Amino acid sequence: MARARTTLRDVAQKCGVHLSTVSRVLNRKEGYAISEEVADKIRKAAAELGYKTNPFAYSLRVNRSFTVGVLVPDLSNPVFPPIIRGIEHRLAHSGYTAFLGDTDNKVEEEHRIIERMKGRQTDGLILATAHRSDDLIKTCIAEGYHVVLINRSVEDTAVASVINDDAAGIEMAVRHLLELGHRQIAHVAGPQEISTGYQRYLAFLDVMRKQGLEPDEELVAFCHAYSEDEGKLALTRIFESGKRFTAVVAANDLLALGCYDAIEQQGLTCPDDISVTGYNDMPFANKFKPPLTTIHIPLYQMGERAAEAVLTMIQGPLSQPQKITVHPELVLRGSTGPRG
Amino acid sequence: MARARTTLRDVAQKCGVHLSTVSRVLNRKEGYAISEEVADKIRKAAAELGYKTNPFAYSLRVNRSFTVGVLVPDLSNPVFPPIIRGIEHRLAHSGYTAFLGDTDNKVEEEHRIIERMKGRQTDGLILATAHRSDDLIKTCIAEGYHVVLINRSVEDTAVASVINDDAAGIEMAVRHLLELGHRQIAHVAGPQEISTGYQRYLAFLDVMRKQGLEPDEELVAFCHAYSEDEGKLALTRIFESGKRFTAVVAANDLLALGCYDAIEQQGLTCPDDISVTGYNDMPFANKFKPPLTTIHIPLYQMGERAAEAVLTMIQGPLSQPQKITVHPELVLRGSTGPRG
DNA sequence: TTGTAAGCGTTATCAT
DNA sequence: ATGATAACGCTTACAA
Repeated sequence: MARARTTLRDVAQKCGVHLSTVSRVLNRKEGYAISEEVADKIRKAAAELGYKTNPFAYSLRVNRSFTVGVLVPDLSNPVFPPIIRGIEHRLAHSGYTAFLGDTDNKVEEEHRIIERMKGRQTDGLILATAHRSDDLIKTCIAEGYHVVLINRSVEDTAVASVINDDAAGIEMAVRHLLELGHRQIAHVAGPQEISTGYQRYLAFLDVMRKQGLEPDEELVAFCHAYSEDEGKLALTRIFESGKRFTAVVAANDLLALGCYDAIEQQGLTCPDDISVTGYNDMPFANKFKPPLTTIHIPLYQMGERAAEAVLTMIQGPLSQPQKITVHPELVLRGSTGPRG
Repeated sequence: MARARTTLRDVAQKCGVHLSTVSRVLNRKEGYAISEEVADKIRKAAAELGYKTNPFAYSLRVNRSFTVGVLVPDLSNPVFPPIIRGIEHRLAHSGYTAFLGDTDNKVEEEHRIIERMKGRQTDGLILATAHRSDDLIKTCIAEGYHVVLINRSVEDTAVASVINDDAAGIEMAVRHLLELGHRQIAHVAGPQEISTGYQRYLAFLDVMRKQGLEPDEELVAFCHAYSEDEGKLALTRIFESGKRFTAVVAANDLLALGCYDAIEQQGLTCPDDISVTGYNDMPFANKFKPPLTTIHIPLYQMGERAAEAVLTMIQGPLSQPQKITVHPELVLRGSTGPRG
């Protein structure tokens, strides 16, 4: 650090013009009149001296940071890297950069990091950490921050979001299992205070009922987090209920992975004894044994669209918050098979 | 955005003092004399008004951004999230924030992102993207940037780094295999223009020779990237050479995963027919089938130490660049077994 | 113990 | 078509 950057003054001096002229040339604002002659000279000098606009001075002046804060609950969950890359790719395209924050699934950390982002004056916020009822987000919006939710959404707050159609996804999973002949289907549900956990649970009940299969309470277990451990624990509880079942719909891939463990621990095998479906089609989902049948959602593109959304909010005057819903797809792999 | 922040002037006004007094109080510089009375008043007012120092003005003034750039070659590789979290945790502790950049394993992107970081005036750079011979890094250092390498190192350039002892790690892996009775051991080597790939390859040859086992050229295959596909391709080449072997030392976990595929494709099984070792003990390494025997390295702590290193470089006058080496450990799991 | 003022590098509003 | 100048919000000598 501490290299002396060339400033507008430096290039102005070299060209024998005033620095404001240089600023005008380099910014190429509409409707400005500048002689091509001097403009060329200035551009050449700027290039020679390696002029780069000082981001602090610029931001101070225009009151924008050209950054956005991105919060994820757990960077180690493989769903997030593709999302983050999509976000960054789109942001970079517009000269924006992301500040990344990992909340470690802790509300307390969420607050801390949001405070940090606000302190950094990020122009917008992309949050993958939403809870169904989320005062933190409500506050941010009330304060006028531009926020876009990704993957998860909140209830009773008007906020931009890009999510997938959870109901459609779960319906595909359940129908697939039904077609394979399964009738006793268990559900390892996600945290109910998170929209995905709740919506997928609702959808599960709904599809089952539409098929005339009243879902059995004992065949549903709720997890407190989207982690393998929780998935294993949950399915183990179902096993211990003694209730028979031949397939499990897990609310996400990590949970499904935990189900693998529970099944193995019972001395059973997947899919011969129990079929399992996941959700998200996270990287490596195809690498486990067995490769996971799951619901694919376009993570990277969701990231791009979230970035797109936050950028338009930053630029334009905020109208109605955009709600973008992408469509999930069933991807058939090795963890589901005909009822044994 | 665009919320009118309270400035030093606002709180000065409220207290009937000059804004410079407020600045002094809030910064608590050593050896400043300020009456406790007015100091209290100021602190209370600042809290009430929710004063936060404007980062642009501050950075402009002190010529520091309190950010560091972090570059990874591929965020989707599970080794990086823990490293990144370690970095961020340590940085946040000192009021610093990271700008993350994913180079997608492309040199071209590396340049672009480094330029962006420089443009953002990051106070330092933590790079997980180093090549053994890396002009980009050489240039950064020549320009006076504070750079710390993580995981990989460069040759013939004095640069701070936190890496693991590759030779020791590979030695553990090979010895473990030898103890299991293996003699024909293959090596799926990493990219040789990357320090880890090269060092691990060298170490492999070295340990084998120390055991009096001249390594067979046909039992070594080189990969062009650390990816599953490359691992699969490489081991397939070895299979096709027709040379017999009963174990593979892969240069990292992703490569090892590819080896699983190749083994399966041959109609063989791991570890019954072929034992496999990985390197890094990335998240999920224990979740594959079979769980991967690999070399554990303390990713999170390495991240913390890299952050620590860059912070001391930023603060103090740069003396000799720190070289930190952490120690790897063998973790025994299901992918290795006695020679069949 | 506190106030004054210069300056960090920009952009934008005046003039000229 | 270009130059001068005031801000943006802050830190920090230097005065008082």
